[in-house]
Amino acid sequence: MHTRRLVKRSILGSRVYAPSPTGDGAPVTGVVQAVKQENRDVEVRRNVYTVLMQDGSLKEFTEEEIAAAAKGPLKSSLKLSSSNGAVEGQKESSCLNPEAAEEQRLVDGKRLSRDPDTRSVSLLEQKRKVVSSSIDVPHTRRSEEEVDMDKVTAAMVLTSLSTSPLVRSPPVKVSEGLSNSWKDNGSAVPFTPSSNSSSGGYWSWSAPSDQSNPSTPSPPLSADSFKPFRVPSLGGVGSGPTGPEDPSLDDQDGTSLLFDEPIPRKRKNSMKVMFKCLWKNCGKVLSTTAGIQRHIRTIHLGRNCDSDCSDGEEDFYYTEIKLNTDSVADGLSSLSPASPSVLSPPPPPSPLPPLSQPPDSHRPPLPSNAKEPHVGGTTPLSRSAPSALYLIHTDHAYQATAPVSIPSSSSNSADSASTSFTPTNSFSISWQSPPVTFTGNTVSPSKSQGFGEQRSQTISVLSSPPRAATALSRKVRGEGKKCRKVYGMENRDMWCTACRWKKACQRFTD
DNA sequence: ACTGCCGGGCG
DNA sequence: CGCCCGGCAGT
Repeated sequence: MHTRRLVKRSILGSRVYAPSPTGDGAPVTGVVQAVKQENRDVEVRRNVYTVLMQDGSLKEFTEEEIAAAAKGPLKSSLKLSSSNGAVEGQKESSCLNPEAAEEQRLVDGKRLSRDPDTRSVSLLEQKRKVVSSSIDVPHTRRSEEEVDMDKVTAAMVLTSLSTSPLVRSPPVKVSEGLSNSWKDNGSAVPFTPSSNSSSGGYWSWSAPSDQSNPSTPSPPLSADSFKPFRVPSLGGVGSGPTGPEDPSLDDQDGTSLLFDEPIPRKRKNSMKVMFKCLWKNCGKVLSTTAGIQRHIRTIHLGRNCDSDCSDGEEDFYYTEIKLNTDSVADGLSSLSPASPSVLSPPPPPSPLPPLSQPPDSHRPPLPSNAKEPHVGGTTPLSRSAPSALYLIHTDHAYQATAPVSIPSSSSNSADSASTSFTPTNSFSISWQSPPVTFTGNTVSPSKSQGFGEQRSQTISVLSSPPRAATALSRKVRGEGKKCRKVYGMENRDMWCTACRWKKACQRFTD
């Protein structure tokens, strides 16, 4: 069952051990960048791997070297490579890729030692990690650590709350990173800087480097923030609407974000990434970074040179937004300058950039040019909310700007509760936040403060509205008889093909 | 629990 | 593109 997906991935990008450059015996890790085959010898055909070392240097190693390095000191503290479960030629992969190696070993272990007591504890433990993270396996094993959903929620909340770059940049969603293979672009940061100081199972993100688009922010945070939505139904039914004390909110350890819980695959609702100018009173939305940068550079910064003389300042003035294509795909470009300004933080009269700045920001003072389109002196903020669902997502983690979701002005039938939402309502997670909830101003990751309303705001802000989006897009369930019902499971071959494929029935359409 | 079917993987 | 399935969501 699992083999299908694990096999056949390239070794490229895998993390391997390599002999220490200094030769002192302590292996170092690196990421395979290229593989060459030295074929000259007919018998011995060996691969040469170009490995990007931790210090940034590129080195070439033969299989033997890598294999040798893989043994020894680090043997017990296997690091799992998250990206590629490369099992190409079993032999080399077993020494090149720790994960594959481990799997291999497990298989071997299973095969060899059927007698129960030969298997070491560590092996079991390792197996647990591998199993839970990369293989579809019934979850029976996790019983003792079966975290209840409250904890999950709490952890999610914590994840969401800490928008500090430290936490954000390498998302700790290990399991998902494994099963899905979207590439985390932690490009040069192979190790999570802070999250894990304990020894043993230590997840590392191997940078896929070339393939990944460096400018795309890693999706998991926003995507995973969907998760809390499934939770409230648990406690929500029985208890009253108010739950001032919420046990789940006593934060556990902030580091317990690594459950083995495989994150359920999220349905990607049709989100399109656009880039929005944050310059006050300008809501220009373009579909490419280059475009938005050029726009900002020329229009707002008043620079005329082409893109290569950019000092990157434009980055501060636009943000990435993910928008629901099926509802707003078009008409975006024609957004009036007024409505998008709702999305931006209320810009102070000063020409400061809309996004909050980290205190240590080294940005030069803005050129106080007069080029800025001086749109009407009065505030346009009081306009009605835009009729679209946005999920704002900044491009820069250090800006610590929480994503903002702005609900459409209660136009959807899906949620009638929108108007009755009160932010003081402790923990009723609802993405139906007050029309403008921008918590982007210096969201500090300080744990000490008692969150109150701010938390609920942040939560609601961080959560994106998959429900409403899907509620709109998802076809209402067909009511009439369907092939399955009519013919039954035993006559599956009589079903219409669509039914057989688990698609919308074509025979008994409604 | 059952069921329709979307999204996506695989060949 | 046909086939299949995981998993979400409505009942």
